[in-house]
Amino acid sequence: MMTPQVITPQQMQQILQQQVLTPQQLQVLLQQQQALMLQQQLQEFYKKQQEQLQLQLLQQQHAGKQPKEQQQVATQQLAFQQQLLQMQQLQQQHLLTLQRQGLLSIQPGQPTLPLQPLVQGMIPAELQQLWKEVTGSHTADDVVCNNHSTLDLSTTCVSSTAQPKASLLLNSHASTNGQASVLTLKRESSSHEEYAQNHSLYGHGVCKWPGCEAICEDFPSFLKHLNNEHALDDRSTAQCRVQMQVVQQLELQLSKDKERLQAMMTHLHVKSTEPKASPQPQLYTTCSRENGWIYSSQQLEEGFTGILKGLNLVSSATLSKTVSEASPQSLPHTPTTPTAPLTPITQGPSVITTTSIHNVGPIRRRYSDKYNVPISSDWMISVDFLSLPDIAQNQEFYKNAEVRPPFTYASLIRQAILESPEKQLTLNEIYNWFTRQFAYFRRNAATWKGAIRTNLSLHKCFIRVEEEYGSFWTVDDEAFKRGHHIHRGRPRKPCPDEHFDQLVAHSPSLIKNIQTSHAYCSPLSAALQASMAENSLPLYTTASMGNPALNSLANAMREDLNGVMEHTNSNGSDSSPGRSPMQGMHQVHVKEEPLDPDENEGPLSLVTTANHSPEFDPDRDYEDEPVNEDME
DNA sequence: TCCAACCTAAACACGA
DNA sequence: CTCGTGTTTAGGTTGG
Repeated sequence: MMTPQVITPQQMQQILQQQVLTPQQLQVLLQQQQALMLQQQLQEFYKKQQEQLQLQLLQQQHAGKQPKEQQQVATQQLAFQQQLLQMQQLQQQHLLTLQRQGLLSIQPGQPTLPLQPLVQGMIPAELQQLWKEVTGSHTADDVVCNNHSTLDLSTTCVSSTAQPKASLLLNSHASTNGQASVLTLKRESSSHEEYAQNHSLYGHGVCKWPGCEAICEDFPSFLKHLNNEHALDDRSTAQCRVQMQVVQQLELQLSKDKERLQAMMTHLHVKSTEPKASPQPQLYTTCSRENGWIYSSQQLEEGFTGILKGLNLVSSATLSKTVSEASPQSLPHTPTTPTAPLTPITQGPSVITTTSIHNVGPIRRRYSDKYNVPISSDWMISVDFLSLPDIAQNQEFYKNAEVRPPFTYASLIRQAILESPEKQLTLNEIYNWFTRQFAYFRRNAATWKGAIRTNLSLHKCFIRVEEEYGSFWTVDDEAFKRGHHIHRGRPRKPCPDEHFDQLVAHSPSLIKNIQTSHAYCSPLSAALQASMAENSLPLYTTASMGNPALNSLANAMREDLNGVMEHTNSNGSDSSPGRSPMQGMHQVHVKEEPLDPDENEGPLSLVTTANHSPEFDPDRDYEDEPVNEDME
């Protein structure tokens, strides 16, 4: 499962340029991004606040204050802890909300959400023991956190010698409500070293106490500075109070943004279920290739807003608000690849605004196979961006909007076939499905119909089955999932040594002819049957047609035979009109496309058969046709 | 740059 | 002859 990441403006541009997302995906992406940004803000401030608290508490404890002062410290600490608790609860509530909305996928043990409360849920006795350990004879290696961007001990700070403590901390996961546990004073003071290396109040030789920025050469001098300048006094206390107010403001902001997010989502979902008007035609300018590319000058002008408007996703006002207010402060750069190091949030803000997307360049609308998102429910599950309600919305959208669906013809044909009750469709029914499901396919019929026919022929996953009253098409879903084209890339012109390749190139139709002729109840050649029997392979019979399971079985059979099969259909019973010129051969090698290595193992099987009625194409030059060496 | 995947167009064959 | 169906090839774009 993919973990949502804040994407960079460049990535957003890329997504938009490629048109890889459906409108619903874009909606969800927007929501997700906003949610993630809020989460990161909260995380950052939570972390800072927590570290400051820890530092102060340590100072105070080491300073050896008078009892009266200790009481004061305790009071302040309690206030801080309550604040922390509130933040944690807020954070957890936020995360729960995100999870519930499907915007976040949290896997246990995955260090993607370094927001776990540090010591929450520990009982005082545990903490005292931990404190003893930490303040006792420990080494710096004990609890040094290796992760420099987070204090998430539960996931990143488990060193070999600190296992007991680490497990102790991990146990705190059980209590996530934060209600039952009462933080003790010692909770925050787990270790000096824990934050010595990556202290939030110290970085790049500068004290980061709010408003300080004093230069400290090293960490000891920083600590000295901290003890001298930021000891527990009125000023520090006041600064802490200010910081608390900052946190409170953030909470307020978070709460407001959460409400706003909820309202946005509610609004968008409600809107998306409303009848969609067709996109305004003037938003689209079809350029050089009418069916392939759609450029929109207005899209270029309006950038992001224009694109989504063009997609009829949201109203201009809503979108502008969404984009410009998604993150008033910043949209941090964060790598989307899990392997990439986490970029500090303190980098310069990169705000995605409508202005920053103006320079996206030409926007070309075209599918991208990588993001080829199926439109049916059974396919959609694996797509992270989408939730189930989006599926129907997608279909509704394309039914009414004359927008080219971002799906390949093969995907659509497969979809059409699988949606049919019998899992089989005639060509005309496939046409009708296209026009029914997609407004885009209600014009330029010659083009897309031709494309459909080409795809049916070219993709080995589509199996043509002939019946008495015509033929229909089925889909071998396993073959579809394995790969598409029979001809991978442009077929090569045969060279003298490429007889075999040429046979390969002809194999698809031959394979299909074998199946279709058999389905047509013409007697399968005895030789082929014998060969199948020898290989203990099931026959691919008419009964299997239209049955996906049997189709898969049959496909497996074909692949087990692996390539060299005989063209059994030279007696004219094959009513397939577009016959391969190979049918004129007495015996031919039929080899499947060189498949994946795992599919290409084993000896090649050669099936021979009698050729009853060779039909020779006089217009065809067979000079270069391969000669089967097994031919008599 | 190469190549796979995909799209489009067109030529061609065949049968109704 | 036309049309629908099906196959094959050529050439283009895109993205890894």
